[in-house]
Parts: sequence; structure tokens; C-alpha cells
Amino acid sequence: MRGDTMAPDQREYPTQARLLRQAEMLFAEKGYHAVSVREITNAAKCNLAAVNYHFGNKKNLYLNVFRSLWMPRAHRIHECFRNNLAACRDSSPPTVIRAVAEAFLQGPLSDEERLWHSQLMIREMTKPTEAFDLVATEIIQPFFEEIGHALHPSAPEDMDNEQVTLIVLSIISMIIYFTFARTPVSRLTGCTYDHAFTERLVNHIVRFCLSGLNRDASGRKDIS
Amino acid sequence: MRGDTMAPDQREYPTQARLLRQAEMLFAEKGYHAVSVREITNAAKCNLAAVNYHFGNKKNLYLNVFRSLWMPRAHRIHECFRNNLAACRDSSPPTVIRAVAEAFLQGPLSDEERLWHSQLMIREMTKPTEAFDLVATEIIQPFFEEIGHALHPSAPEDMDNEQVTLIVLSIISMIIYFTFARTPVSRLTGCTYDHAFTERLVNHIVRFCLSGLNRDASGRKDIS
DNA sequence: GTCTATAGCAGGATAGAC
DNA sequence: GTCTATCCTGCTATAGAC
Repeated sequence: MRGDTMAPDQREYPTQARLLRQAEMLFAEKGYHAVSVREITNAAKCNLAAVNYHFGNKKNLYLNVFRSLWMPRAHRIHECFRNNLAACRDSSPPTVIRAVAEAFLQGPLSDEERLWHSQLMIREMTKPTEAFDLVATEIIQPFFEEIGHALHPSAPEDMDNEQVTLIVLSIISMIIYFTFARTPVSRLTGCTYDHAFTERLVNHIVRFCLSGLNRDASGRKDIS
Repeated sequence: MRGDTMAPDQREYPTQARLLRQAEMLFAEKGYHAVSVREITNAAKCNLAAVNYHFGNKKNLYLNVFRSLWMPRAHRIHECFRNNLAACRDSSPPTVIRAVAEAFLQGPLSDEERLWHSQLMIREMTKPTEAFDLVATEIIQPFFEEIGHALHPSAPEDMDNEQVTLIVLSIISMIIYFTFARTPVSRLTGCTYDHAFTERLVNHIVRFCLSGLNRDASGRKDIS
């Protein structure tokens, strides 16, 4: 994909950027408390004191990972969803769901970014920190409302807000799960997360969210 | 902080049991590295050295939480699923899915146990440790196969193993999500996790897994 | 801005009294 | 089995040279 995913360890990037990048990777993979500042500065090939110089302390580095890297990525996914939707004439449920699933699973993020992104999100959901408020108010709530509205026109009359919310939560939960829980998913399916598999995942998600166990071909999409 | 003076924390239980219990709670809530041995022994109202005496070291205490508490609970859920299923005459998809959802969300566990159970599971899925192998081979795989078999008779002919696995993963992912991600779920729905809400959750899950967005009128589909 | 050196402290683990 | 006292490693954070 883009050049900046290729050589993050290189000195050509300023120390701040290298720190943020390596910190995100390590925090996502191991969690805040399992990562030491030493580990981050070693990975970023800079000095131990750099974290305190640039970010004040470890906690603030973590928050800046969300502010500077996580949020922009979330906005890119959101934008990708809107583009996917705009690219189709209709806004039928299959179209909306496919737009969401593709934005997350095949969207603008690189494979690694996708994993970090979802892992950080899951960690914040399991044990929220100060970053959660940011994520919830600026990303989750607007995004969820948008999906809800996109789905609403084709919803039955008697469906209330709670039901719409639960539906959106269910769709997102599946997508997030298939993104972050690679270990159990790979183990149970026997598949690695290559392009072909994520495509099958998207198709599965669209079909399942549309009609559940009563499968039909309505969610299928021809693959060129 | 943690000495909530509830009956289970009392001295009437042997030190080992108190340690396991408090360790599970703290590990589930905060994660392995965020919890210190001191914190656990304080919560368990015993001495610092007790962890090393009874379990050798911190890591082994963590593993024993899985062996002694997590696994038995998982078996109780599994058993509850089987009982739910046996209580019904049929084994139609709605019955099977309701049996799974109720086993997890309203099953034999207390509300707190359910939360700890799912949080520990999510943590193992996000970053597997030695405990993951135990969980995967002894719980997840057999349980998933059983659900798959229960659903299989009513599945279309052309459905292969991967599709069945993805369906079971989707069902479980939703259930797990609604169990562990209480913060975002409560925030978006505005509901607290009382009995009435979990009942609505179960109903939602059953309906959604059965027919997805096509809830009532099965004739309702694309509008394009 | 980047580095070295170090303060200051909390962590896991152990030895040995009782 | 339980406790106190202690070791020692590794952590975050800071001071100050360059």
C-alpha cells in the first residue's frame, strides 16, 4: 500500500513519529502495562529519555497514539464506508452491510494496521481508559448512527431505536471479532488471513447479517 | 479497595481458594501485567508470600485460575447448553441458537462470573498465553463442533465445513461481545445489564442469527 | 533534540522465624 | 501454612552534558 508502512524503523522519520508508531504496535499487541518505555524506545531506535521529552510520560504517549494515529485511521475507515456506499446507486441493506464490512476488512488500512487498530479498540472496550471517551464520542457514536440511518429506511415500522442499535452492534461485533481474534479463527477454520480468506469473510458477513441461517444468494456479489 | 466484604472473600475459605478467586477477578478486570501480586494478596487478605507458597509464581497462579476456575465454568456453560437443548423436543435452528445464547447470557454463572469469564477469554484471544491452548482444545473446539452438528441437519446441502464454522463463530462472537463489552453497549443503548435487558439481548440474538435483517416479513428484501 | 547517568521506587521472589 | 524482612531486578522519570 503506502510507503510509510514500509520502513517505520528508519531514521528518516522524526523521533516522535517513530515513537508513536512503535508504541501503537506494542500497545496493541501486548497491552499498556505489558510494554515498558525501554521496549518502545529500543524499537523506535531512540533514547530512553525521548518518551518523556516528547510526550511527558508513558500514559500521555498512549493517549497520543489514539489522538495521532488511531483516530485518523478510524476516520479513514469511516470515509471509506461512505465512499463504498456512494459508489453504489442503491442503499439497500446488502449494500450498506457490504460497505461496512469492506471498509473494515479490506479498506484503506494495511493488514498490520487493521490488526493494531482492532486490538487497541478491543483493549479499550475490555478496560476503558481516558482514550475510550474520545473513541466513543467522536467515532463510535457518529459511525453507528450513520449505519443505523442507512439501514433504517428498509427497516420494519415497528422497529425501535434499541433494536436498530442492537443490530448495528451485532454487525460491528462480528466484523471486529474476525479482525482481532485471528488466532482462534485461524485455528478453527484452518485458514490464514490472506486476501482470498478475507473476501470469503466479507461474503459470509454480508450473507449472515442479511438473512442469518436462512441463507440465500441475496448477499452474494460477483467477484471479477 | 478490593476487600468488598462479600461472603466469598471471607476467611472461611482456604487461602488457596481466596487467592484464585481474587486473582481471577483482578486478572479479568485489568489484565495480567496490570495486576501485582501484592494487590492480589491484599484482596485475598493473606500474606504476600502466599502466592509463591501455593502456586510457585505469579504466572502459575494465572494458569491455575484457568485450570481451577475458568475451565469448570466453561464446562458448566457447555452442560447448560446441552440441558437447554434436551429440554426442547426439536432441535431446530431457533432452539439451538436460543440454547447457546441462554447458556451464556442467563446460564449457570452469576452476573460477575459471566463478566470475568468473558473478559479472560477475550484477553486470551487478543494475546494468547499458555492458557489459550487449554481453552482452545478442551473447550472451544468441542463446543463449536457440537453447535455445528446441532445446526447441520437443517443446513443446506451445499454448505461446507468452513461455512458452518464461520456461522458458529459469528453466533459466538455476538454473544461474547454482548457479554464483555458492557461499557460501549450500555453507552449506545442506554441500558444497564439487568435481567430485562439480557432477556431482550437473547431475543435479539436469536432473531438476528436466524434471519438477520429480514426480521418479520421474509418477503422484505432489496428495494433497488 | 538527543544522549548518559542516576534517582527513586515498585515489582516478583526468597529465606527463615514461628 | 503463615508471616516478616529483605534481596534485587526492572521500571518510570528527571537532571544535566553535549
